[in-house]
Amino acid sequence: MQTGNSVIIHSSPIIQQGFKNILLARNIGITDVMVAVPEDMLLNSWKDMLILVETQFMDEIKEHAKVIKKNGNCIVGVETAGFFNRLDSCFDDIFYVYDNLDTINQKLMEYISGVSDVKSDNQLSHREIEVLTLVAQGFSNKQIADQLFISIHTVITHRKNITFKLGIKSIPGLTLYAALNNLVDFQR
Amino acid sequence: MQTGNSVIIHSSPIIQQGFKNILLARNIGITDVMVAVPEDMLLNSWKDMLILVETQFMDEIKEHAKVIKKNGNCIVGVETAGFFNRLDSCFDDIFYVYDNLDTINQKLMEYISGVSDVKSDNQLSHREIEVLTLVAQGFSNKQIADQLFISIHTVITHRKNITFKLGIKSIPGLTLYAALNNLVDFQR
DNA sequence: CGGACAATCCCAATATGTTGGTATATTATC
DNA sequence: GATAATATACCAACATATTGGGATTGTCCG
Repeated sequence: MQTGNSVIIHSSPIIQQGFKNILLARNIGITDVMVAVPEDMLLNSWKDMLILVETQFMDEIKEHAKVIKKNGNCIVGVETAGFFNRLDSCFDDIFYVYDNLDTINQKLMEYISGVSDVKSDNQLSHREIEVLTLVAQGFSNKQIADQLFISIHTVITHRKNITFKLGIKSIPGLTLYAALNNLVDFQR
Repeated sequence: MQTGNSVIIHSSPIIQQGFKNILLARNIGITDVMVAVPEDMLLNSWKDMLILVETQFMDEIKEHAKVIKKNGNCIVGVETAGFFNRLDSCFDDIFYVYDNLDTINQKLMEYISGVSDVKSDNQLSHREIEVLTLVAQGFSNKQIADQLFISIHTVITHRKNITFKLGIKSIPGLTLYAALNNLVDFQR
């Protein structure tokens, strides 16, 4: 599995995607939000990551928490119901799904002040993500060039780099990658 | 496919953003996901919209539900806890935050089949589904022809019919359609 | 029987994407 | 201050997709 700088382990796709949007929208150095399952946490050697874990999985990760934290990771619980007790848990903090935006921002600020510079590995650049997003929406290279105010040659170059970095050559493959990683941004 | 907008009325920003990502990432004609409060529902004259409402707000909108639905809107409840009873509610459907992706996709397909202008009896033939599946997997027309032991012309003809029947012209659009209908693997 | 449809095949013109180069300016990073 | 990464731009050749026609078989069904 690729290394990014944030992981969400949660059984609800809606909450997965919600955190993804919220984390990526803030300029706190998080460029990638992976979705994972509890088992991934035990097998992978993540470093300096923000790991969001549904509180119900606490028992499964409890005994490994120390090792995981030694690798510079920050483990934050995600609680839906609201009556989870943080004190006897292994979490550095708790996000409640019903937290308002101010609370979420404050907690995220605490996270970035506590973690050393996070570096993304072989990830796509911002511009490449933009191009991939538009490719996955079915726009032609010409249309993408017009939307980004760059020449079609630049779009083609970006696409070359994207296919090289991801190892995905086909448009359907890129589309599914974009859908799965929610790189698709329709907000404009 | 019809164009449509969507509104989410929910007190959790995480769930707001989660639905935003999930709705926009699918090619089901939703191009905008607004965030609103219950009062907006009573004041606005929305039409042909997918309105997602946190179930706790049901009482506030109950008496207006009939008028809202007359305007072509579809009101869907969003439930976090999981023990909301749909039968005596004003909702057309319920999204549970812990629904898995298959369930979400299925419910969304029901929504678009209810309001879209694509006729449900305009079904794809068996051969067309085979071709669509291979297209969504990234095979070229030539490769598809070889796999199905038919000429490339036949593949092209099938593709013309598919795009005509579905009203989806782009390969990414067809890919997401195939993913939504479980013709290709959408899981990690 | 005749109509609708599915599945098959063909052609030509045009549009679009891919590949393999090269190249420069700017900005991070060491 | 050097190096790496990013974003930008261009070209030519080739591959593939799209579009807009036309056509033949067989099957199912009223």
